[in-house]
Amino acid sequence: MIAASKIDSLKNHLIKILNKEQFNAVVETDGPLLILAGAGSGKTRVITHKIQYLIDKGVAPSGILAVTFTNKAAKEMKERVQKLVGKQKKGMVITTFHSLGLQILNKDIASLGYRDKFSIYDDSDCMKLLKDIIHDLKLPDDVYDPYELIFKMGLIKMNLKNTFFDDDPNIPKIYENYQKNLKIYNALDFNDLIKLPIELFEMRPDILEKYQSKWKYILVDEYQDTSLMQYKIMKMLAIHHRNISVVGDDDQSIYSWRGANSTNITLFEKDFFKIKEIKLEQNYRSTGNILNAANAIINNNQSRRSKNLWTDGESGDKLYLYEALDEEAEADFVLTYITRLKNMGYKNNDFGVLFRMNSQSRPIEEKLRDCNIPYKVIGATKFFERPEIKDILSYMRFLANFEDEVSLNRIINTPKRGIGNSTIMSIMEHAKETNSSSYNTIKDFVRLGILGNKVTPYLEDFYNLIEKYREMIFKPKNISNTIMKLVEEIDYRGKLLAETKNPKSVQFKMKNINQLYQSISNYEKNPDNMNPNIYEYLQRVSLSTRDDDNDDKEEVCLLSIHSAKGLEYKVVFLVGVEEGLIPHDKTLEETGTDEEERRLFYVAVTRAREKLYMSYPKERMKYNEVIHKNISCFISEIPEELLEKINIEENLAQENDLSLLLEKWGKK
DNA sequence: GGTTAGAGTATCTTC
DNA sequence: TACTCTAACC
Repeated sequence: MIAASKIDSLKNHLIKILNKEQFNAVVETDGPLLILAGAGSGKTRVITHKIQYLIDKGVAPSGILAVTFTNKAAKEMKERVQKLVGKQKKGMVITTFHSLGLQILNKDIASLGYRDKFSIYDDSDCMKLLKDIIHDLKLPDDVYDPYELIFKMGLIKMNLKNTFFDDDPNIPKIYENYQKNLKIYNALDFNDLIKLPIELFEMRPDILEKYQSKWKYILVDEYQDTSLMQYKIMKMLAIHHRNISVVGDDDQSIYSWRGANSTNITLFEKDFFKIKEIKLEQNYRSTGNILNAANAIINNNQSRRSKNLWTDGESGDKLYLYEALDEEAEADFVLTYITRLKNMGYKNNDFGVLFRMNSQSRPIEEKLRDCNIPYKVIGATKFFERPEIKDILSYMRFLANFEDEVSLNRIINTPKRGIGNSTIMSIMEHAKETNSSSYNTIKDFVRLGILGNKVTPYLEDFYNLIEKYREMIFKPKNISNTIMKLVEEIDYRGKLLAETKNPKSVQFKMKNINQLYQSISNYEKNPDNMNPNIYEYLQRVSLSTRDDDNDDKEEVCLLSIHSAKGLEYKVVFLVGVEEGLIPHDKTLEETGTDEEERRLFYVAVTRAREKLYMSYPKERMKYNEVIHKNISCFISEIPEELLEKINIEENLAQENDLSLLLEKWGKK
């Protein structure tokens, strides 16, 4: 009775705050449901309220699984659910596909013949591994580019290609070695985090059943971005109770290069049959003009489900377009308008500067710094991928997993300690011959003095160093302390100083390392972490893109279009709307169609709530050469009456308050 | 056998 | 610009 009245009052509340389609999507809890949600149609709102609704209906939080695509989306969903249901969310799993896979593997990977405490390799680790393999197989490294190989390994691993393409017999050979080495090194790549759980479920139906009965309600966000394998996991988990809601927008599918497949929507309809479908088409985010432009653009795509976003809001400003002389002028343009809009009352965090490539952020960053406007770059050179951080992390990873040869290779002579390439080679070869790990081989070499009087002492020092810190790092709550001591003992600062003529960069790098200590010690101190240990910390790091900073700060956001998906800004600056970038040359070349690029452009446009400024430089420096750029063909798909070209000089002349900026340009 | 300087070349988007 | 590889040097 009590539960019934609680649910009634929630329903009454929901009816007031949601539109009809949203409401239906929330209360339709049982059975398979496909929610096609256009940009800005309140999709996260639906998911979070649905979770609230389920809980009020009496579903135990631990029976709910919500999976999204990015850390950022998962984090946001967690926060919003927390606001709605408070502390009740205990036991609920809201996570990304990759960490879901990791969670499953952490429990049962032994059943697959893998060992516990594995390392997780990111792309750069995998590339190193592939380079070694190419070298071992004596293949020409100009033909076998590790960057491309990573992609091919992924295709093979994810079964996207059953037969090996190219008819190149070396590709399967490389793959075989790649897999073999990963296993020897006790390491998984990102694809393994998705693939191995499936193998586990196939091999051990009892484990699958456990999860099937645990997660009675499953919600999938950003469904259009799931890969075939990710879909397979969800299908395995949900196929019996069929209580699965997937939310997605085929128009925002921008990850096909990573294996995402919007035909998963068709698969879902087929596998789960008799699904309900709800379309959310009312947009609450953008002005009419922005929305109309977005609709006009996306309508040029042939393969899409019909959907038409509408709003009952105002039509607002036109979309602005600015043609800059070069990248610097483009950055000046962005800053001029940020300043101008701030004078009108906009705050720093109302602005989002979007670009296709992370490297485009640099000129804007410089200008922001000059003008003393606080900003943050999301995603760019990811913190945990910075060389100095990777060096230290490699020490940590090796201390945690002595079989991790990629990490060993990175640290064995970093900083330089007299262990050169040929020594490393002979260690690795001997290890392979004796079927032993390199570290065991080092131990033997040191003991027997095999490498002679010159190298042996160096090797011994390294061995003793590792042994010493291995002991320290496993003491409870001693990770950050250990790492701090380690960095000092190996004189990492000295290494940095020796490598550069620019002491400022050393300072910056050491600051980053300090931030790493902070991150570790935060992890150790957090009472939510029951048993802080180096394995768990490293796993978290591998899957995170450093978003420990709060979003609430008043800072201008710089980010790629890809990472902007799901976010919104009052004012969006979309820079570099030029041929070659959007649509990107490489993508056109690889896929032969501009549809995904158009979707990307669509995502960018629909991030804007009130104002959208698009710009591109007529000239761009690339590898020290001036390249002429043409405006993106997508611009011509926007109806002319929605576009307004900006002439910045004219504009400035009208506004005396900006003579300051003009003066600044004069200085150049 | 290891280190260093200088030449040569290029990684787009994310977990 | 920044990173990787090669060749000459210690």
